[in-house]
Amino acid sequence: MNIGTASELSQLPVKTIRYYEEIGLVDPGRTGNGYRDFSETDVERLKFLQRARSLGFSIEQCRELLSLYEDRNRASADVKAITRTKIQEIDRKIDELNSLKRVLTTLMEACHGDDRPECPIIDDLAGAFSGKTLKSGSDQH
Amino acid sequence: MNIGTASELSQLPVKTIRYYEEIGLVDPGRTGNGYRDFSETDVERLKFLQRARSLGFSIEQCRELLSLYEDRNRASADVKAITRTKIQEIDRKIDELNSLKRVLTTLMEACHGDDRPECPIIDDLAGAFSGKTLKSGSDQH
DNA sequence: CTTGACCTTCCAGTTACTGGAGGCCCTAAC
DNA sequence: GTTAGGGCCTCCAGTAACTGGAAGGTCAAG
Repeated sequence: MNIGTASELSQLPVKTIRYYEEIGLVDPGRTGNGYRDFSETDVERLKFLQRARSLGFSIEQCRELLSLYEDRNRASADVKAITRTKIQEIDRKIDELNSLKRVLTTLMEACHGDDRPECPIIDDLAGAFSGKTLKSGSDQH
Repeated sequence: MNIGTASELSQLPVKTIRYYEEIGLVDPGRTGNGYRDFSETDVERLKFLQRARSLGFSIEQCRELLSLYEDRNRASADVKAITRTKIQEIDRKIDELNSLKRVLTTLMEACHGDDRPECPIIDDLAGAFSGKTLKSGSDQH
């Protein structure tokens, strides 16, 4: 089948599929006119990739998962290890974002948010400890 | 002062500072030998950028915040609006990551994680509904 | 005078695509 | 027969925000 059909079936953009071919994640055949020719198996791979990517696995992790997917004898422990790593990554990111949010929320609550120029958010970005700005900084110390 | 000193004071890598100059976020002078020459004001800008970036603001948001920072007459409401947008972005990302984590955790809990080849994680990636793999897919339907 | 640290520019690579130009192929309608 | 339209092809460039490295100039110490 043509790339357009594969795209619909796998829910991956045409461009992305071509990119995946370029980096060796799929290897469709070619027909006489040079068009890519996707088999059912190719489409399965693409669907697998679509799902794995949407679950936040990186391309390299997908490559690894794909080879495990195709290894009839692989241990489920291997897959579980990659997944565990991924969950830890996610946890780390969530923690980071939460602490970011805490800081920003605190700043926002302290900010009156009106027409006045005083702003605790800017003050914090500028160094927090003093109210100096770029323009008044040099004459204040 | 030289870029190395500015780097230490601002806690930004030398490469990053050069990059920030390239994209117009700082504009240090030059000394006779062609070396960049950072003023106190330049370093304040760099510190501001360091802090804002570490709080997750994008370069473009930093540019905006920086101009607000230097506008003595800007309303704190403007800064608050950018911050609010940022917090919303963060919330969205946290939600995404949490739902990702839920899926992966469920899959991991269902996975026995031993030497056997059966693996619910792979099965899910492959389409969940059937236990077929790329290699057995075609002979199973 | 040489060593080594520090500075310079420029080019390439990272991640995972996305957009566009220029051009071939195929089908269907006139 | 030919023309219009889509779909397909490749190649190049750009995204965000740096990071690494090569090749080479500058400066202070020993």
